[in-house]
Amino acid sequence: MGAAAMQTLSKQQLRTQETQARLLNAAEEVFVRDGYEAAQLDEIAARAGRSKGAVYTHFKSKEDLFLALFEHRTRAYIDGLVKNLHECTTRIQRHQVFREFFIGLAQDRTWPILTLEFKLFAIRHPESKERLRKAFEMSKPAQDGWAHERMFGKLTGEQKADNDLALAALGPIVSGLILESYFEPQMLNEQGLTRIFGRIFDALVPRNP
Amino acid sequence: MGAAAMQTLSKQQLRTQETQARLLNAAEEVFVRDGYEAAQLDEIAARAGRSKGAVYTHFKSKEDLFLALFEHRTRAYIDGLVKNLHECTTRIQRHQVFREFFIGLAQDRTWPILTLEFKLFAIRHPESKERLRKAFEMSKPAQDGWAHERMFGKLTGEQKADNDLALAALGPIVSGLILESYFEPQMLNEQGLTRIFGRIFDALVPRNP
Amino acid sequence: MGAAAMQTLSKQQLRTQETQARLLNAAEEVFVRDGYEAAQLDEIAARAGRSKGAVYTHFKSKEDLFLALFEHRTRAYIDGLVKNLHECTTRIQRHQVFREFFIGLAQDRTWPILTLEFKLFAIRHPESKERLRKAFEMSKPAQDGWAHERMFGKLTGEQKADNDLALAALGPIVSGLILESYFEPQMLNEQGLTRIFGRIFDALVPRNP
Amino acid sequence: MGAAAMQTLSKQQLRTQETQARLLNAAEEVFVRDGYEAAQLDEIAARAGRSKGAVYTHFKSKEDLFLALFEHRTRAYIDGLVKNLHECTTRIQRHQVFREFFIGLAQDRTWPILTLEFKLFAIRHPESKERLRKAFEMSKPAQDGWAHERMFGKLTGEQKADNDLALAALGPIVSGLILESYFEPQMLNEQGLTRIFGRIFDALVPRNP
DNA sequence: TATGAATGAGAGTTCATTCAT
DNA sequence: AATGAATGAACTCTCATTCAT
Repeated sequence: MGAAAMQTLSKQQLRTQETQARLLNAAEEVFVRDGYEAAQLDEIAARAGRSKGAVYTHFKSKEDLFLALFEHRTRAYIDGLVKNLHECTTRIQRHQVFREFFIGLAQDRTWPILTLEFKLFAIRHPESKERLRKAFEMSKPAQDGWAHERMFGKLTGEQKADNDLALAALGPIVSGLILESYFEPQMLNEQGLTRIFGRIFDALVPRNP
Repeated sequence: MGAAAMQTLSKQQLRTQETQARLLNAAEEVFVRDGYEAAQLDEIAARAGRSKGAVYTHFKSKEDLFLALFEHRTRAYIDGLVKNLHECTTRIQRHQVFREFFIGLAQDRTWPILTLEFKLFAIRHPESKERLRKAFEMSKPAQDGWAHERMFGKLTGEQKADNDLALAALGPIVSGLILESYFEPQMLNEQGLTRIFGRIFDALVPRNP
Repeated sequence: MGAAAMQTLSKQQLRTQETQARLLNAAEEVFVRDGYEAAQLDEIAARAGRSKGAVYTHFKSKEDLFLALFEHRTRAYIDGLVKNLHECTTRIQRHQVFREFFIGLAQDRTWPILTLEFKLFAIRHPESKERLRKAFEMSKPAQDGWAHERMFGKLTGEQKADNDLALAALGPIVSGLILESYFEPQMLNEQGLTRIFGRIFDALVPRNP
Repeated sequence: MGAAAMQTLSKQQLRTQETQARLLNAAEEVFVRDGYEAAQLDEIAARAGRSKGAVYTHFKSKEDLFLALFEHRTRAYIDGLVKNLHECTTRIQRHQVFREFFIGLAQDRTWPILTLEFKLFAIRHPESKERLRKAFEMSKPAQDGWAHERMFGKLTGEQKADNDLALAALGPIVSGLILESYFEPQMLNEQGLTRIFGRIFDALVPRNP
């Protein structure tokens, strides 16, 4: 295949990728704002500068777009965290990076709501639950043996269970609180969230267990 | 008004009340299971043993039914808690009652999901936000000066702010975690929830601040 | 039957009659304002100071109420006209009375619209057409041989046909023009209507044919 | 733009136009037969050989379809009349053309009933009145200064007022009478209508005022 | 790849009518 | 005679999805 062909191909691919990216971004906005059921493909397409039909060129259905969006965002999220963790050299550093990542979620108005939507969707659409669970799998530090041990050291069975429980709880707690901060912005502003997040993290994830 | 008249009046009123109660119960089931948007009036009516039209005899619209349901349930919830609190004689007791109430939420599969739905609804339907907020108002122990002081004692400004923040956070945390327990029942079972709730409560609501 | 019983009976009858009259008046208002289809029994009942169910005590159905209203109003209309005609002693007088009656319709905002509605209803509900036609029958001076001859004298076949045609046309013309006066009040005000009615009457109903 | 492109463009446009035309024709039939309220979108779509949803591709709502229908038909009507008038060379001719147009309405079973429906709709839906009035505007010969003067010559103020009044009355009179001819076909048949229309026209619109 | 007209199942809502009181 | 809760059929309108272009 000549360079010209590659170029041509690349151009198409680039267009394809751009359209996909635009659709995903638009979908994120609309799904977060309106929820899965109330979100309209029409508006997502319009925000992406495409027509309704284009959605179906890239995704099989509304549900597929929703799930693809979640997979995409989860991957991006985890990649960032893992990269940061792997750059650390000591357990303390890793712990600190993780803590900061967690507390930093106080500034994210999108991802926590999206995970809420995804979980609500999952419990209401058992057929799709597997696909969603797979995407969630990778978002669990607890599952990554390497990172886990290097962050928390070797733990006894009971300690590990406690620790896993705590790790499983962190995300849902963030989601619940971010939603509340939308609902009562004056009570739970970003600063309040940050403080609460810190207190909860420190209570659930001890520095050296 | 004679007894006969009362009887007559009551028969109709009883029927009305029974229908309302049936509709609210059915609505609760369906709204929790399917979410506001996906919930179908048809099914709610059928579950209540009534026809779709009966819903409109008692509620102005789907939205009205939803909001009425929330008001109803909130009132019931708060009445229970407040009653228990007022039966206490010491601050320790009150603290304990409150703690148990909170931890007991680990066994409620309905109310925390319902509050999630209500808050999502509220941020997506600003027109209805006021009505919902009013219902939520009463659900905040922090607002009840009498209960507040008798539970936590006199607090300095900063202590009070911290305490209010923590109280505002408790509900949302429960909602997030209950949802997660639906999503990952084997990781977050009732026992796990109970433990987590305990740890969080103790971290956020110190016994004698 | 004693006087007391009569009294009692009368009281009930009076109540019945009053309710009927109230319902008919309310029906007239609402049917004229909204049209048959858009008119709501609910509102008619409310305007009559009764409940929806009361309508069904007095009339078999919405349609029945509508038809009864028409019969009632037609009778009243014709009675008035016929009474005036019978009080006349000369043909000129009768002609004059009839002319004034016709032109006077320019001030009636209700009856002409009602007849429009009834005719639209009739052509769209062939089952009811007969009942409506019967009510209309009596509203035609042309049918009242006595009045006819005493108003127009003896006419030849062709003259009579022409005359009947003209008489059949008068009502519909009024209805069309009154409707127009609702639609364009500044163009066709009461004064304009009066003048037009006069010109049309004089063109169609010659004084001594 | 090449012929091919035009062709391509046209194919879609043609389909669109055909669908619109079919829907308007079907709508006309059904609205005339059943009236605005009783007309069912379902049947209109079926008669047009399209699905219910297609109506909403072309019109915003039932009301929009109704109003669009009126605008469409009014334009067609006026275009025909104006074209004929502009082909005339003398005032007598124009007067004659206008008279024949008017009398010819005796054979139209649709347009006069439609205008009735539209006016009833207009007085009952003030929000839409403006849109309907605009469509009616153009249907008034009186408004077309050029045609007016060339048909009736220069008139004094009073003459003009009288003339305008008469012109405003013609349409409503036709509507009223056509409806009556539906209601009493044996009394007001086409021939009778033609004669009445002639007598009324000659009485209201003198040849040389 | 992208468009958008068309589909059609299905939703919430209305309202004439019924009936126990 | 009158009420009004309940029914249920029918309606308009929405929107994910398809498909010819």
